[in-house]
Amino acid sequence: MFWLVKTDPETYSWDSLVRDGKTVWDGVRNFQARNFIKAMKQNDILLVYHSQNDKAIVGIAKIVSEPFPDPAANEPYWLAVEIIPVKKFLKPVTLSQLKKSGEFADFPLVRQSRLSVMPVEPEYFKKICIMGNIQPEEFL
DNA sequence: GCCAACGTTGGC
DNA sequence: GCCAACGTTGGC
Repeated sequence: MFWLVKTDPETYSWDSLVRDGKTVWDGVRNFQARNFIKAMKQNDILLVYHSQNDKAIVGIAKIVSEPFPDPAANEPYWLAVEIIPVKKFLKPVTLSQLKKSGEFADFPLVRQSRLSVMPVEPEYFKKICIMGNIQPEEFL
């Protein structure tokens, strides 16, 4: 499956992920987003989106663990996964590009701007890769 | 900096 | 259980 996760690059960016090599994607405190994490599986593919100043999809990452209780949470029901960087978009795919193309009208990133974890339809994943000059085949 | 969209909290 | 008040996120 394909997913998209958001991060404010001022807090934790794609470059931070590359520097760390691997990270625990934690801190999600929204039930809808939590439920998506719950459905994640090892080896699922992630698009990493920079909110705020960038507003662009900047890279592809991979989930390397099953979901587990978020170690940073006070409550037991919040979940996290471990992820590793896979490929950087040489040309980030911006939110405005997605909106302008008109083909992403029901993509949660466009429709529900505050959701921080969301599933990505394979067709959308392909289109986004192509817009970012990346061959999608190796991830399908 | 503003505001829309949500989520949460607390009074009733 | 409803809703007003408030806080947060994120796009513009």
